[in-house]
Amino acid sequence: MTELDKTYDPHAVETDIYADWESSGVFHADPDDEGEPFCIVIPPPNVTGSLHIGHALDNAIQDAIMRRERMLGKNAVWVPGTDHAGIATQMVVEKQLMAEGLTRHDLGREAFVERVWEWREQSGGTILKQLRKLGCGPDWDREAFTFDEQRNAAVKKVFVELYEQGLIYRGNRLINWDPHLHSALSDIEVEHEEVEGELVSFRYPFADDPDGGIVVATTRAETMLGDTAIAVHPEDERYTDIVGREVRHPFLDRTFPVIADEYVDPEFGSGAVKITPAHDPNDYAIGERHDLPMINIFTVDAKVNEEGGRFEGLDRFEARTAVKEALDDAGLLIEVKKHVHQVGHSSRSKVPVEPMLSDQWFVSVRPLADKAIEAVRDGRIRFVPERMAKPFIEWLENLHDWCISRQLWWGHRIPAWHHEETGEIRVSHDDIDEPGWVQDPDVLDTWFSSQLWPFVVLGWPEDTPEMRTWFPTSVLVTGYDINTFWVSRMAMISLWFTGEVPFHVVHNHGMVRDEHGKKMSKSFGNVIDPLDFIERYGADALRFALFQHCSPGDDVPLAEDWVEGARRFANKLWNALRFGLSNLDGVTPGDLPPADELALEDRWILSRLEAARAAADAAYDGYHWRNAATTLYSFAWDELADWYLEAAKVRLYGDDEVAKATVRSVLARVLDDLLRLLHPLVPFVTEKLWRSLTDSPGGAESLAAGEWPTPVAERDEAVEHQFAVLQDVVTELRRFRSQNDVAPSKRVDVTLVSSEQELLEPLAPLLTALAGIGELAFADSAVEEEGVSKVVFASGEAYVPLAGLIDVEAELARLDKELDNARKALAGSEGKLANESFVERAPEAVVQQERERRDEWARRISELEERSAALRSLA
RNA sequence: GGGCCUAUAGCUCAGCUGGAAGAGCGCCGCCCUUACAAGGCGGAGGUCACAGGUUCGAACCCUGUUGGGCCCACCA
Repeated sequence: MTELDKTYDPHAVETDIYADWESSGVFHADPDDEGEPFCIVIPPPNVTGSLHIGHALDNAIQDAIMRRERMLGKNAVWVPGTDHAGIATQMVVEKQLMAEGLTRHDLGREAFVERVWEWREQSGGTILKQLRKLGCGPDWDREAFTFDEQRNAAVKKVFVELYEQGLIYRGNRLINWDPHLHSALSDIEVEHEEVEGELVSFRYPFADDPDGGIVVATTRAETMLGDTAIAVHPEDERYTDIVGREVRHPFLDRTFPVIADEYVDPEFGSGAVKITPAHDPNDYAIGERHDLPMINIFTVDAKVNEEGGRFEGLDRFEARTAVKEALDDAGLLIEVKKHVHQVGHSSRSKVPVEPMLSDQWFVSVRPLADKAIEAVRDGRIRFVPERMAKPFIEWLENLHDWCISRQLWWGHRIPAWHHEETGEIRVSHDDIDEPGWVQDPDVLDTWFSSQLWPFVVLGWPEDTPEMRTWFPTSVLVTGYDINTFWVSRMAMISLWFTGEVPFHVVHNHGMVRDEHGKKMSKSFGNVIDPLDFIERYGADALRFALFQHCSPGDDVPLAEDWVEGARRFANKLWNALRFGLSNLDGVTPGDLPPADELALEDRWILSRLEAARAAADAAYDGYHWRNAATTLYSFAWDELADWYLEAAKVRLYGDDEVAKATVRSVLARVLDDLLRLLHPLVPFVTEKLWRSLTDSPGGAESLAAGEWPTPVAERDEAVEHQFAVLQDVVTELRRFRSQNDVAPSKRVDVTLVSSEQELLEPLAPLLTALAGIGELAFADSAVEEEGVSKVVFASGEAYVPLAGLIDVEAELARLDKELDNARKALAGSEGKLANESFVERAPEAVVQQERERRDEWARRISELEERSAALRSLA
């Protein structure tokens, strides 16, 4: 038997335990292993990133699921890997260059990409090492990268085939332009933020009547440089005569028509809208309907280009001011007023996005999205919690075509070649090395490659044993925030290419926030660094604190105090096992003794164990981490440690060898099962303790490779009720002691009168030990004597003689003093209430409070007097 | 503008299909009792947001109001 220190020290065990797991191969699985297949693929973190608290939660959950599934005997694999994270990684390296006073253009494309690879070599894999600190055990032999050779080939294949199927096309369409990154973005990379802007009204003069004209309003005055029409509602009577007339652009040499379109809201502003088809999604739609010219007025920096006449060269915000001034000078400006509206910002660079016409690559999403919708509707993909399915489906229903090309350098190069002269396009899996053909410079949206993740990590497009065994995967664990970015795309592309859902279950968790539900942010100073917490409290403590507050779909608040509390729990377990080990006398977990040898407390703890086991199983099955954690916490602490271990001491410290053997087997069994049940949540401490517990010939080597507990006994309601009676008596007697300041070391003589006498009598040794009883007697009726206190409990009463228990003189003195104070307070309160001016002038609430205070003191005084009288009768 | 979630102790939250208000932390008191003082025992503290309704009975179901939070969206 291993000697355990008095306190659990995570540092002393975590590293060694993890090394054992890894070298034992418990994390590794092969397709032809025994057991029902079970598979999770990790949401690949950014290869150059480091572990933040959100990763910790996401991966702790996956690890817990994996550990339990392995213990259940499944052939379970967890595939790890990392993402090249296109924009994010490129931005990091560009920032490094900036510090050297360089831009990526100074290096050139090839050298820049080389530089990113260097950075990847240097920092890559850090995050996976950090996952080990957390106790996570994916199958390290299967590590994948979204940008490795095998994954590249799959990406090309998917692109080429979608192109051949007509589902990828190149088009000149309105896209979201990031003027900082100089790249297109997809719709979901745009975040809408409310900003206080302005609504500028001005007049467009008629071409044939410069003094007349039509008033329009805009939040972006500079876009008037790209206006090619004015639109009004067709049924707006104010404008029926004007539709069809031409207006003249005040600063540019062109005229354009007033058109009628249903889109216009006659109630808003003047009821007339300026139309800028190249820089606004609505206007673009109108432009298409009316075949309007689409004039792009910006450069890639969002500066006014040559279409802007004298405003050329100004950036969009300078141009906004300049245009307003010019309108004012021309006498066309009507008014400028404040206006709160939503403005799209790049989720990457945070600058306002510029809608622009641009040649880009798009995925036609409709046919793919329909398959994904169907799969969620018919339950082939199930969300936990279910409520996540509805917004998911609605999002897919309204999905627009996906712009997948990015004007970046770090990522999968688009496998398309343009002919320099003819402009012809060829898409090909193999490089085209012919004169006149150059490869498209763009790379793919990072989600284009990560959408393939669940099957490319299993070897797709090859027909591998891994694909046949583990695909579709079992469950995807991820925050709800990337359901649209990633989960939706995996569902679509997997159904399209493999004909299967990528995973049967999507388990969404929430975001980790601070203890008040606030988002963690550096500027707010409430960021929790998981590695720092692991260092200070241990990995189990961090994991357990997260699990204690985690339920499907809900955000997870986390506070340092709670991690400290979880650490104490680990320590409590540690000490419970220490107690067990020092009393088991070599007994290891095995079969239970015959039922007739079991004491009430044995049957009680076994029944409670079964309750906890069933509840934990249900919680685990439903990914209800909080329930699993609190159920097991409460079983371990409130029932096992506080009651059973205390009760067990009676027999363990006695000299009945049969009874000792019985309690030892029960204790070993309960501790063993508890450690198993807790192992998915707190793997290190349970592994360490379990090895000590089973440290005997024939004992298994690792809890991680152990079996999941099955029922050892049935729930027994009668036994639980009987034990509850005992607990009730003990608790009442303890309360009596506490209220009378009877020292724990002092034995009290007790006479019980109870309807449950038959039950309680055989429990006398237990009662005596747990409640600190000296002489225990039973009586049929109330014991009415002087100086005897009555204690009431559910099934009866107890009578406790006070003589000898309490230092009567000292207690009386104390009571007198307290009485004195109370009487003074009561007098003060009564005096106040007798004061008419107080009662009349003070607010009613204050007077009421004073009355309550008076009544409270009166109650207290009568209590003290009663008690004082009882004591005096003793003296 | 649409949708979702939420309102229970000082804080963070449990309360499953309606059947006598719970936990952890914090607070107060007593104890170093031989697993654990990082502990034990006891205690205080809630008109379950508000207003109606259904019911023998409502924290829970229905309606409305108000307060928080989140997501989606092309109203100039």
